[in-house]
Amino acid sequence: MDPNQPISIPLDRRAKDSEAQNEELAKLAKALAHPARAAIVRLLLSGGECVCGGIVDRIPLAQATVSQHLKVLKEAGWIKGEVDGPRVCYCARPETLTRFVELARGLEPTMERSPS
Amino acid sequence: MDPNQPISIPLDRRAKDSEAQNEELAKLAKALAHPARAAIVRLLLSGGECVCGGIVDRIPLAQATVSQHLKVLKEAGWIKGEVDGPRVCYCARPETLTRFVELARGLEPTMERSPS
DNA sequence: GACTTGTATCGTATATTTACGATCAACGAA
DNA sequence: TTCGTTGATCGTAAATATACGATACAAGTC
Repeated sequence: MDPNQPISIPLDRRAKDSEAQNEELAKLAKALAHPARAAIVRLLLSGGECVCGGIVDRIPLAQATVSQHLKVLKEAGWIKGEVDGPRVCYCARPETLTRFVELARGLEPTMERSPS
Repeated sequence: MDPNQPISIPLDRRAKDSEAQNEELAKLAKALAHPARAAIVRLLLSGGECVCGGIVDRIPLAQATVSQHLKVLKEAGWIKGEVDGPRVCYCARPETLTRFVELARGLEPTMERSPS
């Protein structure tokens, strides 16, 4: 961080920041805005299924549909998937959840936060 | 709470709870999943504009579109609006943000939480 | 009453999302 | 090589979201 920054951030700079955060938050929220995708993120964060087929088995949707949801989550940064021979192993990115919670809490200016 | 409940919650009960939480989280996330709506929630939580017209002035969209976004947020429980003479005064519901953060953190089973 | 102001709703065009069957591509096994 | 298995992608139909002008509607003001 630039030490020559003024202590108080200019108002228009703060507005720009808010806009960027609105977009980042909206993007992450959008990816999570489907029960099946929330279920997938929860499943992967819980350390449960990792292999794509296992996920498909637990979500009552067709394989093509689950694959599409996985793609949405991957593009938004919620999960990553690495090829493991003939299978693909997906796992969640916990730092995305951290960021998401941070952005959500940042909606409210005066909410108490634990020092990071 | 029923004191005769077993200490450990049955697995299928936990699955049902997760499903309900996935749906609740997805619904709140969906309402927030647009930069303009995130901006409106941020604006209202910051104690800024409250009157509908003031919100319209700050969002670079047509009045009809902003009104539609307000409706989405109201239906999801993010905001409420009360008629004040000829105007409508909107305000955020901070408890919804609290719930939202709680649901998001609940995606990860082992994340450290401060005792509520 | 007529008129203005502030907001919601209607109608509509366009874009995006959701879901699924079908198909394709990659890989390992026979 | 020829399978079978796994997962992504294609094509497509239906639903939903987004945006806006036009209009309705409600509450003041004249």
